Amino acid sequence: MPKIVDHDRYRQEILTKCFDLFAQRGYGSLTMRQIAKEIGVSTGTLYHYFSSKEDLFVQLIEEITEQDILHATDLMENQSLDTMEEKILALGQFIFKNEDYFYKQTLLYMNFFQQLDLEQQQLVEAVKRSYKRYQEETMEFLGIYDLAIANHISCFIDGLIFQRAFDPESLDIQQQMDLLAKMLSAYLSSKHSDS
Amino acid sequence: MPKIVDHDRYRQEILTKCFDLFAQRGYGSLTMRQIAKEIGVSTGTLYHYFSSKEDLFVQLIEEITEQDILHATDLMENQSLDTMEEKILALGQFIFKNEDYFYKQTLLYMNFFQQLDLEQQQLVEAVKRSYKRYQEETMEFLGIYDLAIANHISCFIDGLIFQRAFDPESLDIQQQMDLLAKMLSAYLSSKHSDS
Amino acid sequence: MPKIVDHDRYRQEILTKCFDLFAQRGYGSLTMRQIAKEIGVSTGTLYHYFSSKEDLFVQLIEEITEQDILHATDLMENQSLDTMEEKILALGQFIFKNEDYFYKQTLLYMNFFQQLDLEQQQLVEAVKRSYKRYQEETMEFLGIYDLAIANHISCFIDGLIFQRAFDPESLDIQQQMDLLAKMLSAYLSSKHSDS
Amino acid sequence: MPKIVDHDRYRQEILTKCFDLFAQRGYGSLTMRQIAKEIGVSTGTLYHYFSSKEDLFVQLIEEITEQDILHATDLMENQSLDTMEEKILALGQFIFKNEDYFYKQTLLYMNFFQQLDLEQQQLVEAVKRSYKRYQEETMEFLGIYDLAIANHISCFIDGLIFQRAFDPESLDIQQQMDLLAKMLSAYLSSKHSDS
DNA sequence: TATGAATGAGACTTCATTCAT
DNA sequence: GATGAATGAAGTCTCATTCAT
Repeated sequence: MPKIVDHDRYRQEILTKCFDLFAQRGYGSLTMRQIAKEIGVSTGTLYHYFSSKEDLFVQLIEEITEQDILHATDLMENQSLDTMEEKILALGQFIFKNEDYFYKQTLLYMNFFQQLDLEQQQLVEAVKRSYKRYQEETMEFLGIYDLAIANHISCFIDGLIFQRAFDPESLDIQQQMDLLAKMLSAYLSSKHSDS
Repeated sequence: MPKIVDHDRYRQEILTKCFDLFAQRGYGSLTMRQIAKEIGVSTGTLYHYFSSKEDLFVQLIEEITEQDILHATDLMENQSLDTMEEKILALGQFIFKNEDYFYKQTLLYMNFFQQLDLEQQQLVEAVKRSYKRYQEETMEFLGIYDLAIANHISCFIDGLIFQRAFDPESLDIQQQMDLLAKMLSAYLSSKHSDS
Repeated sequence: MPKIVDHDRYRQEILTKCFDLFAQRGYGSLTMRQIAKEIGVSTGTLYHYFSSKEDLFVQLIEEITEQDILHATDLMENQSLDTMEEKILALGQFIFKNEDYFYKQTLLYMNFFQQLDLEQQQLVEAVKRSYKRYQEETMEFLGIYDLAIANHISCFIDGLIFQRAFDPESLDIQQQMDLLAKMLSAYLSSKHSDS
Repeated sequence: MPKIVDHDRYRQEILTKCFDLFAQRGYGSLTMRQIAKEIGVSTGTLYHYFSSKEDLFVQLIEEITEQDILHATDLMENQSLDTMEEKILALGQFIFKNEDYFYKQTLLYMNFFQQLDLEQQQLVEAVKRSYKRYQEETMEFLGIYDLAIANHISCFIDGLIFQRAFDPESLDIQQQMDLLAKMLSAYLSSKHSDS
């Protein structure tokens, strides 16, 4: 009888452990030996589960992309919030809580787009779809259906996460979300009074 | 004085040519041979001007950081614009024109922050200062002196640039800047009428 | 007695299946995994029957060497042929029929002699004995007892098999054996008339 | 100014030094590190001159093939021999002198034909042409133009070389060539008296 | 017995870097 | 200054082999 191992489960475990490593060092600078050492397996084992370093990275991106869709649906739904301002603040809190994850994810995605040779057009599409889906979920949560405004908010949130690279302490996410809420409210009500 | 001028000029030329390469492949994945080949010199020459790959990269970051300060001052000043909305649109156009450069710069900075081993604390500070300076210039140009709002706008702009990675065509920079202008106006006037 | 029979039978079965593989890829280029896959067992099973790759190879050589002696006796005896020429033609047909086997055997032997590290002096002797035995059987079959002529014929036959590597179609074995028969006859009768 | 090196000359030197190594250990069992160590260079240098282990091997085969054509023409011509028997004995001496080279070459060629993956169809053709050329030269030297007989002699010579693997001492090349000469003479004169 | 997951030494190959020219 | 041949450490990946099941 063979050694009993839940192949797929272990594969995912390895991927989970790789997430931080790739985010911290970057695809090109992270070596398979480093990965093996950090997650406590042999390089042979790594290659038992993944056919190459690229494959490992691509599967990691796939995993993230898939999980993100769950994230978006799960984490925002079970809240009873009335006004849009409250909702935006809640969104801010969500981002704040997952700031580290979002930042690392951002790094991984940039790495992914940087590697031209990967030529994973299919996965590129999946990532984009995931991004779009995220945006939609956010908009639905906020009750905003104007595409330009949706894009605006997305951009802002991406920028928020991205700034962590430069100076994690210089920015108060909560305050910024509060500001966004007020700007949006002012804009929407001004727009309303136009008509 | 020795003929440092030529040496230094050539050094800068090499750095300029490296900019795209590092942005496209990433620090870890780009090799000295690739650089040499693309630039059209020998690896020996590369090492004549830079003591190591890391040094080359660090000098590139320094160069960018320094030039950025010039960019910010140069490109936005010589315009006579009255309203804040006009100014924001002008800013949008500036970003739009330099979109590719900003995107690559963003990639380089992310790469830089990813490489822990570099331990270039001094340069990290310089980069941060440059970023702050950029922000200040922008705010002065727009005539906005509220730090929270300044940060808000910065975030949004970073997000704008960053989104290019995911889908260059999905976003209309001009439209987004127009929206920002309106939101800001609405917010500021609403705030004003409060008092 | 324990059930050694089955174990041994299976061992031989594996060896038989390995024959082609080693001949086609060569000792150094053939991997245990490839063997396992082609044979349809696990690598574990391979190691259950053979202590190492070298052991497997050595046992294969042993097997071949042993079987060859049988071959030689079996296949040539049950024929009632009168003249030497007829016999040589029959020998030609025998070679022709087993051409593929002989060629692969040749490859394996060369591989075996190439691997100095094996240090299987005992087996080397066995192989040589087998070769000698082969030669003797052939000579007896042909009714030739002059050692130089025996060697001559052996050489020629080896060359015949060996040439398959270069160009399987360029050589007509039957024709060549016919020629050998005639040359031998002419030589022997001329020698006879000398005395 | 670059380090002055005759690239092609050095490449050939390396190939020459590799000849024995590949013959002794076989393609699959010989490692690049072993090669580097034995010929006294670094692995890096090896890869400076050859793009891969396969490339190195293939170039070695090419080299041998090319040189062989020279061998054949050079080494047999400058002799004034009258009878065919004398010529055959001279051929025997030539083989005897170069026995070691011929044997190693044989091993290399067998290795080459064993590696299916190499898929060097073009080179396979070159090797075959070289072999044919060899045969032709020999026949011209001997003054024999009957194809069957030519093939016969080639086979015999190949067998002669090949037997070295089994037992270098059991065979007297000179004696064998003497025998061949006599058999041929007897055959040819008997054939002549037929008509 | 039989399996195949796990191992880590070592294979092939590439890299940043040096240095003779 | 400029070159690119040379280096050997280190990268990716494979291998024979082991061992829990």
